[in-house]
Amino acid sequence: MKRKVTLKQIAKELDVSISTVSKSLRDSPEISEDTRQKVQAFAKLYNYKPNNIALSLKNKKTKTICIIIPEIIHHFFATVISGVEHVANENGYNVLVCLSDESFDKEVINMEMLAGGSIDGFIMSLSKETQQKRDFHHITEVINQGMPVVMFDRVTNDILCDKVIIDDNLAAYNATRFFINKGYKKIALITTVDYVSVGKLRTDGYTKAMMDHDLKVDPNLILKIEDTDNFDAQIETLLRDQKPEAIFAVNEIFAVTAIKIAGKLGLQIPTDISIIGFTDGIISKYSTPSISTVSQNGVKMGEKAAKMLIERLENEEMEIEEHYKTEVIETELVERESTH
Amino acid sequence: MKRKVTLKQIAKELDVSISTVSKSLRDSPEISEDTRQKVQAFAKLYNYKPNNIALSLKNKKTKTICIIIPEIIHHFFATVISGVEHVANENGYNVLVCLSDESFDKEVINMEMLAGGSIDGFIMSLSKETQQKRDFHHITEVINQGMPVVMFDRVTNDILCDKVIIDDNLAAYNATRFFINKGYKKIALITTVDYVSVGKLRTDGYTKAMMDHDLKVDPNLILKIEDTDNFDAQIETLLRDQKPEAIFAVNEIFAVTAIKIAGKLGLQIPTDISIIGFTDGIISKYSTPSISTVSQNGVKMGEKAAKMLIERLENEEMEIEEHYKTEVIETELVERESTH
DNA sequence: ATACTATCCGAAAACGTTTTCGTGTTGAAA
DNA sequence: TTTCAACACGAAAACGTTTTCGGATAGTAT
Repeated sequence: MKRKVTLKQIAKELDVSISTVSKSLRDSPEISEDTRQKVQAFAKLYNYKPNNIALSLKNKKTKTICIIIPEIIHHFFATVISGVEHVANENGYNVLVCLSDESFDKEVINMEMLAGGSIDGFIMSLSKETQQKRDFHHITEVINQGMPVVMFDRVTNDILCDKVIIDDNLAAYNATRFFINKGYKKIALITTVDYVSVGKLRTDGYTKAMMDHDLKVDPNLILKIEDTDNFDAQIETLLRDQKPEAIFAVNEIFAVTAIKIAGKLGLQIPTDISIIGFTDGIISKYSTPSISTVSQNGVKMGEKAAKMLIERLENEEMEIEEHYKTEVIETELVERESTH
Repeated sequence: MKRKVTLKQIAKELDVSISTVSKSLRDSPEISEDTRQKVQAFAKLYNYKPNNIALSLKNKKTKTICIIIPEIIHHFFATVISGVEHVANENGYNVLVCLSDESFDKEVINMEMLAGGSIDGFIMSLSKETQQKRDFHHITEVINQGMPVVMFDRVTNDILCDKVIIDDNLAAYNATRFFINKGYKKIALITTVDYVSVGKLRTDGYTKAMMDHDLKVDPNLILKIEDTDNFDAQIETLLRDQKPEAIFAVNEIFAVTAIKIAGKLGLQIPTDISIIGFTDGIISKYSTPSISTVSQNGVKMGEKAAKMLIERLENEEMEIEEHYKTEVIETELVERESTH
């Protein structure tokens, strides 16, 4: 087992200075053909690789970006990581993944830890708890230190920085209007509590679509789910008591659960009831029946976020501090078997 | 925007030496109560945080581990990351995620890049291409440099290192026997090509179970899928021509696709045909009907792998080089609606 | 012989820490 | 008054690089 070899060791072996070794390896014209060959051969033999940490320290750049997400097991977030990773790799960056587990504290700890020079910038989506507390001091602090941050999906207006989002409001509006155009009047909404930013926006879009088409917004048709672990009973009650003609669910899990329960109640899909979900995940695609859904291209979001971050990193000081952009990724209603 | 403050700057402001500042912040008894307070107050005011890179260089430890996986959008791998992340965080480590995209080259590039001091150790699952080529030089090289590697799930006997696996063979054996005990004779297998190690092992388990119970292994009932993007037609042919009573699929996607096609052919599940999948993912759970499956606890695998790696890192040289362990994570047959 | 230029190489600083060792000051003991 | 210990702090090395600058040698032109 040969330990890692350094410039110093090579220099000593070959009886030249460290500078000479370094220059030889970088093909500097200062060095004679002779020594250059000698050094390079030796380096190759001992499999020399420059120490990235030393380089980072010298260059004040780590070539590493960090993505902080609430949960990795959500397919959407996994696709975002995938997009980030590809763009990052293409540009010579590595990706550090941190999970907040929807916890404010973990988010803070992660950021403070990494802000200590370990990485060049952040890409993040807020945890539920952070959105609820509306405490963003850890993020402003990082930004004030001159470290760029790009937020995606779950963002906040309280922070000035680059952002990548979809137009949640419009997407929900369009999905709702799709039902309205089919002639449905009793359109139910299964959504999250309001402090989850995207849930709120989607709820607003639904409400606006109903009002714009002179349909009354019936609170009995709107189910706001708090506990994401145990909500089957609530959905069942909604379906049985209200008998909606259509359901718009703000995520995949709600949608697929609604389908299961509809089946249990003996309802035919989409004959008796139509369903549209949100987030084009793997469940919607493979569900039986497959679920029509507002597709939210996670890969594209990740790619865009990474591009924005890297651009800011490479152009550094030259940019004026402000000039923050918010990119909106297009959504699309993917029609499958749960609607007609 | 205040840039990051360093020991040197604090020292200059307070007109003391760098050493004094460093010692004050670490509560060294060498420093008088007076200056200690002064320095600490100043440091707090300017929000001083030690530079992790400098520390890494000094300590020759980065407190970062890297996990290399073929694809992040596979739910199983996402759960593994989740497990790794938790254990790593508990022990003060960060997690770098690299995707090989099932490509040998990307795997090599990632490893060589990171081996240059950026991280302390690897956790990895081999890409398909690497398994096919059986070229592991990049891994041996890293190990020879003294950097610990823990392999999980897709492993190889050609490399000596710590490993975390499930008993794929036994799990497949048990699943097949489950069918046999129900009295089925025509049990089909939907699997991958043989160079994917886990696919091979599961195929072997199926074969052994059949033979042990005096059932003939009919090649017509075994479908080996190469192209994972386009296999619906093959499954349909299998179902229609062979009319199996039960199907064992080596992953979720194969299982759920079989279910869809069975439905299309008018077969009732599990009355006309029973199905068992592999990998306890989100699809199996939410599919209609939900799919019985061999559960492969990704979180547990990730946690175990991280623990093994960190243990090796902390105990370092003191350990003898060999003494590599292979941990087997238990699997379990989760019965759902696709069997009875 | 002198001056100048190329050519080749080494010393040292810098990045931000921690830590060892040395040193100056003070007070008390001899 | 001398000696010694305790105390408080600073200098410098070390981690592994890159890069600037200066210096030595040799060769060429005057």
